Amino acid sequence: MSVPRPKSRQPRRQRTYLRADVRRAQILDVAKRVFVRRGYHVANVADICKEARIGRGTLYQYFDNKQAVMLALMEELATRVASVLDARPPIGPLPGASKAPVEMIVGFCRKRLREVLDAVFVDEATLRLILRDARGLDGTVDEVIATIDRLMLRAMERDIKIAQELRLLRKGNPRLIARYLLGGVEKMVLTALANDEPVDLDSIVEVAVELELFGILTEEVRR
Amino acid sequence: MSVPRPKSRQPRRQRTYLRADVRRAQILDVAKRVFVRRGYHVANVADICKEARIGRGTLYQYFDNKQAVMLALMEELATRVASVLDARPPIGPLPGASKAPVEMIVGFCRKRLREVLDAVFVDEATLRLILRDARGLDGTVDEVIATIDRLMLRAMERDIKIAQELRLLRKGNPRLIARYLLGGVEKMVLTALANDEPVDLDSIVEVAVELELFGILTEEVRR
Amino acid sequence: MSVPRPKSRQPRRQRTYLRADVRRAQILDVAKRVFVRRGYHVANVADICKEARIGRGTLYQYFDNKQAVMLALMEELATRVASVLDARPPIGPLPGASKAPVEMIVGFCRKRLREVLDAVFVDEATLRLILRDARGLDGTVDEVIATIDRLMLRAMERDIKIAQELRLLRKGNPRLIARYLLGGVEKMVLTALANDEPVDLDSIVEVAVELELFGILTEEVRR
Amino acid sequence: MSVPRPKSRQPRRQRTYLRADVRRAQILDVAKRVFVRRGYHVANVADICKEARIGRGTLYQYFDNKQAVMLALMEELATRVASVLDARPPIGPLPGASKAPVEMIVGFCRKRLREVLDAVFVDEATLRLILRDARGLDGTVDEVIATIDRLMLRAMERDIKIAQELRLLRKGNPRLIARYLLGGVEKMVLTALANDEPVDLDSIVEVAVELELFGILTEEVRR
DNA sequence: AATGAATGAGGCTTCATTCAT
DNA sequence: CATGAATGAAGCCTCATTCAT
Repeated sequence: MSVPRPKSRQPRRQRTYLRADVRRAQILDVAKRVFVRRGYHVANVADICKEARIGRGTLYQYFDNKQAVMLALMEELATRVASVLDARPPIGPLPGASKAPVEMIVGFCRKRLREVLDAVFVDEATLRLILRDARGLDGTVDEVIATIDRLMLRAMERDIKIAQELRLLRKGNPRLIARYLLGGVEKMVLTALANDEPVDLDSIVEVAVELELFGILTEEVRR
Repeated sequence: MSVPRPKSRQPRRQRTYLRADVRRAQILDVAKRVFVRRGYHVANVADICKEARIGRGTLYQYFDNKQAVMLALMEELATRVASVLDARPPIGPLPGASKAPVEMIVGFCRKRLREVLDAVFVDEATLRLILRDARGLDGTVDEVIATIDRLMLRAMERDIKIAQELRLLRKGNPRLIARYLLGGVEKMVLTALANDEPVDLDSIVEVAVELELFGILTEEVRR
Repeated sequence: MSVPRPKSRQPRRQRTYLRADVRRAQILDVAKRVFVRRGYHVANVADICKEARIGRGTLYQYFDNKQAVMLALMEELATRVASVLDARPPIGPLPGASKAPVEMIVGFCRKRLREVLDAVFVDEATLRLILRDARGLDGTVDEVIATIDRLMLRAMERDIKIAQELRLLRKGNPRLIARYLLGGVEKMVLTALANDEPVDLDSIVEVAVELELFGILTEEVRR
Repeated sequence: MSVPRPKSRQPRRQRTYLRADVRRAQILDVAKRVFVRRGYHVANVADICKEARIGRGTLYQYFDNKQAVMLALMEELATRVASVLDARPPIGPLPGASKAPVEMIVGFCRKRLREVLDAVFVDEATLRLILRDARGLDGTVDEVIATIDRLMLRAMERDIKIAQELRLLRKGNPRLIARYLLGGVEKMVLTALANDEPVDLDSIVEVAVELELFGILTEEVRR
């Protein structure tokens, strides 16, 4: 009575075999999207597996648990950010003469900021994750994110400090300046996302550098 | 784990009776702290009730469900923000002469920004909630938060636009400027929180206004 | 689409409310039977709850997890065993004259052994649990069982030692003798259980004491 | 947790090829140790395969399922026990004269008991398995174990009955006596194992026979 | 008005087993 | 012969919510 049918005749989606590292990468990719779409807590492992077209057990062959998936995502990012930031040449002895024209400086800052942002904002998904969803997960994940944040802030802080020594920038707490600058950029991105506007990093960087360097006061007033 | 277990006989706390509106307010107050401490998803109703020293059923006499508690929190805030912002006098015909000294302008901006911030940042708890945890809850809560954000951004945007017309501020997209300014401030607050530094709104506003108005370029370079 | 029916019209067994301690006791009682019938590992929490006519969550209001249920069962037993053993008067200065007739000694031993056994063998369920199923669960449970075993063995060992000093019993390692005696009894019980024979503690004790005291050699041979 | 995860790239152990019967024997050997160490239910197939240094599929080429492995283990044992017991000569017409000296009888019993025990207690692993872990697995395994138990008990019962007819042993239910004797021995072994004492079958048999034959009452009391 | 015992849907995770290579 | 990636049923446990007192 009520013997479980030994072979369910449902189409039972065909297994696919992938090399371990490929599968792992695929899962991470899917997980990122799912976490972004639904938020870490609301998304469930089943969602990820369904979208990755794998069984639930498969995910657990590659990650210890749900949190570990998120952690891997964040660590992957942290690694990339760190390496990108490390790769940047130090600001050094000024690109041109000591009397560089303003445009040159602006251009330089723009490039510099863009490099930092590119490291983190690989794609919209990562971005949302970092800026919103990944917060408040217990322990380790939080720390990795904090690490990424610190990496970026430190890189910017260092740049600012050097530029101050070179008398390019005014005096002021470089740490706070870095926070302010990064925050401004992030908010522009986030709001754009929230409003379903396109996220155009180029113009965002443009605005940020312009605002940051010159302020918004009119020339006549400041005199 | 955090659900109270009848195993260890607790002395069965004495009932307390409160007037309906007082009880409701008390629950909201506790809920805010709990949500902040643990994050909306991780915090559970039991936590709130335990900390509020009420039975689980009591909470449900005042709120339909967990989400409704958060929603009430956000709506309370939205209302306050809206009223504070409405109460501010329009920038109008300039407080002083058309040729106001720079200090005056700086002071005015500072006051103006501070008013906006005070509306939202009533306390650290609310602040964390708004800036981090309340994101990504399905539907209604998200909208309320988005509303608050929009309220602030619009208020700032309006100010900026007027100041531009008064030739106090340079040209530039006032919407982006508002986002940038608010983002900068928020990031300074958030980072301070994350680093367990004290959050001193006064000096944060100070830095923000200074940076925003004048930029960070040295005078000699910009010429 | 596919909205979950808000009120399932299945008979939805009527809730019953019990006082916390009563419910806890009831759950333990049911759990004991279920563990016995199916074995700890094979039995699942759902089984217990179904038989106790409670929801699955209810069990977890009284116990941290499945293992804790078993642990409680064992600790309850350990407590009872300890108190029963403690309550027994020490063997003391012999019940009768130094020249007690053999029957008296036999009777005394029988009573003494019976007391020990009664402490543990409250019912067939407990018995099976202790002798067979409760072994090999990680950690704590094992220890409690080992404790019970040790309690009994020590009680018997003490008795034997005293009786040896009183010259009632021959010399010999009292520890080993205790183990041997207890093991013999347990095996008789277990085999009876396994063969679906009735477990008659009276006659089992009878046989055990008789065998243990006199051995099985015929009188003529031993001379 | 104990399932091998492809996360940490292991060097992918070199395949080894074995003849079918050798591989089968090796798996059984490993399985026995693993079952003993962790208990049948807690041990998992992955454990066995890892320790046997084979892939998971390999095990299933030799056994239908996990239970079949345990079953094979038990059947192997049952076969050996049966053959050993069959090989023993019947007690027959007394080894010596009808008036055999006590020492002779003792020695004979000792040898006889030892033979039975040796059949089962091939090694500590088998022993633990038989006495503790193998109980309560559904169906077939239980039966095999019960069979082994019955084999031993019957062999001892037969011996006892014959010895009674030869007037070597006193009257008494030979079935119960066999159970008691075997139980005593088993308990001594088990307790030793539980206490991490060495299991010295020789002295255990010594004690058992001595106790069983002569009892523990002093000579003067029994008169 | 207040309570807290009771509930069960739903989430996470394990692991015996299958199967393409 | 051997492998190990893939699978999903099944188990444990949590927690928002209900409801009799």
